[in-house]
Amino acid sequence: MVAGRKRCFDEQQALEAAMRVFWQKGYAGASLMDLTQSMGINKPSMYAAFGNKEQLFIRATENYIANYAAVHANHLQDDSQPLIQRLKRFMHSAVTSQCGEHGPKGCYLSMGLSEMAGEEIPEAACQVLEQAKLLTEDLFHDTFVVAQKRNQLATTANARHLAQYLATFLHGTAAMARAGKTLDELSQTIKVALSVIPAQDSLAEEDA
Amino acid sequence: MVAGRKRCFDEQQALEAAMRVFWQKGYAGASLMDLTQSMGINKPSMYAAFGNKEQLFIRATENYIANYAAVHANHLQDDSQPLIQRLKRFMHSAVTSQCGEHGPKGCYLSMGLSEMAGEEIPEAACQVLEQAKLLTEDLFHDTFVVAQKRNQLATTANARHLAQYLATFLHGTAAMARAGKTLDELSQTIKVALSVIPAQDSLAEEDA
DNA sequence: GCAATAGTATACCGGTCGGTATAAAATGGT
DNA sequence: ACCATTTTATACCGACCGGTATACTATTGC
Repeated sequence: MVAGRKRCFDEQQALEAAMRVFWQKGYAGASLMDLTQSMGINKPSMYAAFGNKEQLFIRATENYIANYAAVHANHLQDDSQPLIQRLKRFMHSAVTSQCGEHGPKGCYLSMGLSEMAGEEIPEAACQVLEQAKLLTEDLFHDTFVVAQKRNQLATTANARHLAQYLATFLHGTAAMARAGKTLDELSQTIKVALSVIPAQDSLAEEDA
Repeated sequence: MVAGRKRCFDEQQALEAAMRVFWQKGYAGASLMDLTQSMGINKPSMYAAFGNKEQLFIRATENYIANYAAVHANHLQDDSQPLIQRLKRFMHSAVTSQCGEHGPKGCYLSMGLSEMAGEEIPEAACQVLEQAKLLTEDLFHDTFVVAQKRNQLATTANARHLAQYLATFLHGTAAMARAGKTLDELSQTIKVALSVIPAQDSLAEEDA
């Protein structure tokens, strides 16, 4: 082992703290003082561990996607459940998170994409956001395409349009949650939103 | 008329310019340099005319509500049209605006409310945003309540839930428009979103 | 013990922030 | 003509921004 003083903080723990600050205040709104204070370290330690604010943001964003956004997808891919049930659970899981169950209110990525449009985020940080932009919509799309193959969704339905619609609605719940709407209120809107899905029992297996 | 040098700029015109800067960059993201440059005046002129950044923001927000947000409501209140047609026109009008037809992409109020949650906006400015928060939802609600009385909407429908749902969806289209989705794409999602409305012809007039 | 290395804490850098003091320029009243 | 008044333009204020140089502390290899 090489010589040197031992680190007094846990990098992953500090990253989580930074992520929460970005989540609540956005990239530009999160100052180095906000960040380092929440992370429990000083500026030089942050710069040594993460490089600079932009790279810290990139790491925080990747951490959000991997440890906060991605978990909702499991509900969609649980093949033992009918389509409508999977959608319900996914939406409820996502909106519960948006309402501040495990972090600040709203959606980290929705915030970041909005800030990106205002050109308040440097180039490299935009790339990771740009990359995440279509994740949810594509996830919906794949789910619907597969569901149609398995006769769980009417073949007359347009998988792309339904996916765009649900992804759009999910940005809406994020905005509403951030603005203070409760989980109960948003659950009602989810119920309405999902009533457009022409789901059907899978009467025939895929040996047609 | 009192003595003094004449003003070299039009106050309303300057306010419009400031509004567009706030619209694109948000309250905190809009610097005095951004604002005064777009307004075509120097800082002292801005301070003399509007007070300070916060009061300029309040005026800009009121201007947005009066001259940009409110116009869409006309479509909802055109009683010569069936409910579903009014909703279609309202949504299309709002989303067209969100896509940047007459200003920056996205919704000024949606941005402001998000920034408010991050506590990046001073108190007095929050009030005007807080006040605007429920405008759209209440407008939907009133429309649905009246429509039910006139047999244009199924009495089994829940006016409050439908209103919350559409208001939420509209925040979603704002986020999507800001992130770059085109009007064509969002028009498809509107079509899906409005398919949940149990509209019906008014078979009987209200002399039941 | 001592040099080498790595992490921490403080103080500082130039730049930009919101806001303002000051003075020049332009108008009206008399 | 001259003063009072209002707007304009410039330069400046303290505070905070992201980022860093420097000095100090702790740890390892020898």
